[in-house]
Amino acid sequence: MNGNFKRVRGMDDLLPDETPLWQKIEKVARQTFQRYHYAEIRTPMVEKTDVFSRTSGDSSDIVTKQMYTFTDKGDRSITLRPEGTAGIVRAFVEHKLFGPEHPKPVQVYYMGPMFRYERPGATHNREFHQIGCEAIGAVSPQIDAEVINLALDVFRGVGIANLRVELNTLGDDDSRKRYRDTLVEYFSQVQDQLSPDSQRRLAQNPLRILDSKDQNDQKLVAQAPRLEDSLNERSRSYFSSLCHALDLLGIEYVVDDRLVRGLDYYTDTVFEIQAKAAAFGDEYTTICAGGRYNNMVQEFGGPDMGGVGFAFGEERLVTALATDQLAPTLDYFICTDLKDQTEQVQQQILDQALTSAASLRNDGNSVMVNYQIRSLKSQKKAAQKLNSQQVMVIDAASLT
RNA sequence: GCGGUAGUGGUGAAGUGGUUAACACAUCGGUUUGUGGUACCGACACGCGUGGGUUCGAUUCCCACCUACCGCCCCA
Repeated sequence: MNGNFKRVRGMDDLLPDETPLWQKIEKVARQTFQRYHYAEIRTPMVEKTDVFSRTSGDSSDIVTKQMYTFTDKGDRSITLRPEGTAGIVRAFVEHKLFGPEHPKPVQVYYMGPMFRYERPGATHNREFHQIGCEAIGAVSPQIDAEVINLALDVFRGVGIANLRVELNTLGDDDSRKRYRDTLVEYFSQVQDQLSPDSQRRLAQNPLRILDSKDQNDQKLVAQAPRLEDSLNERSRSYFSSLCHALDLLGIEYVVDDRLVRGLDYYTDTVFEIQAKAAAFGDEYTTICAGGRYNNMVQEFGGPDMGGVGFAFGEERLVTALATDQLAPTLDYFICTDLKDQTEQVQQQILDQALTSAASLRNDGNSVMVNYQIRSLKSQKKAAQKLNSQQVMVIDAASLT
């Protein structure tokens, strides 16, 4: 292949031997969502750029450098969706699903491609696939707990073991603002000791200094004021109710007060679900992230309603599960013995195979026929490779 | 976006500044064999990521670009 037609960078082809696993994951997800009474929603893969830049935060990495943005022929700024929530909340408001005739919360799920312009790698692609859900229109710690449980049910359903829930609260607007201020105050004092990256974060998104990987930063972080101390009474009690609800469900979790997400829209609850798998080097790796967003509906012009949701990356789940392949079954392989036959007889044999296969398929069998001119030996070899249950041979003597 | 490593057939890979680019697997053909199993024989890169440059001559040296992987950034 001369390279000019190669797929664009960061976009993957899913070949036929991988799709069965994807389909399995999607099937389990749909069934699980149904048990929690979530209905599928399908929103466009593109939105006006503002939909994402407003909600994700102007200084977030997604907005500053990862968006696939272009101008269409009508001179509008359009962006390929980098995540699912913003578009769904936009649709929620646009179609007035906040109206009283819709029972709250409105519960929806989605699956499909997302796009972020990043350096591609084993765990990062520019086009990737997420499955997620949102419960919009009600605020309650029990709902948050249920959503976490829902995610866990999906992962358990597809057979992922070694799951870990990491949990934190960002508090409400009031608490978050207070914490941000104290954090800026603290880090400003030691600014010259911070890594260059964190100095940049201090101006843009001080919360993210907390999960810096820089050794020295970590020492400073250890001394930093705790988020917990900035929480007001309401935020504190919301979080403890959530923890209690998770306890009731028997869900184990670890509270990580350094867990802050990259998107600005989260309020109160944020969580990650991690899985440990051989494919991840036997380390816990985040496969799912989510949280509560109580301001976004209003930001789109809707009423004061909160939402909560999560999304997980299908690619990562596939990676975690990629141990055994699910080969589709084949009931019949029909060989055609064409050797030393005249052209005319060959055609008769192939026709016979064609109709025999049609008949077997009508009875519900999965059937494959050899229409190529090649030796019986290699045909039988192929039949074995396809793991065919039955092998038939049609030759000149089979003709009726 | 930054730093590093790499790029030879369907696959895994050896290799050299200069006649036919090893070997293996897979594939195809054939012989063997009462199995779709075994053994053996044969075929299979006009090309060594792309484009330039150096050279009498480059897959092998140099440059750029592309792509993959690792680390950073960030994240699903």
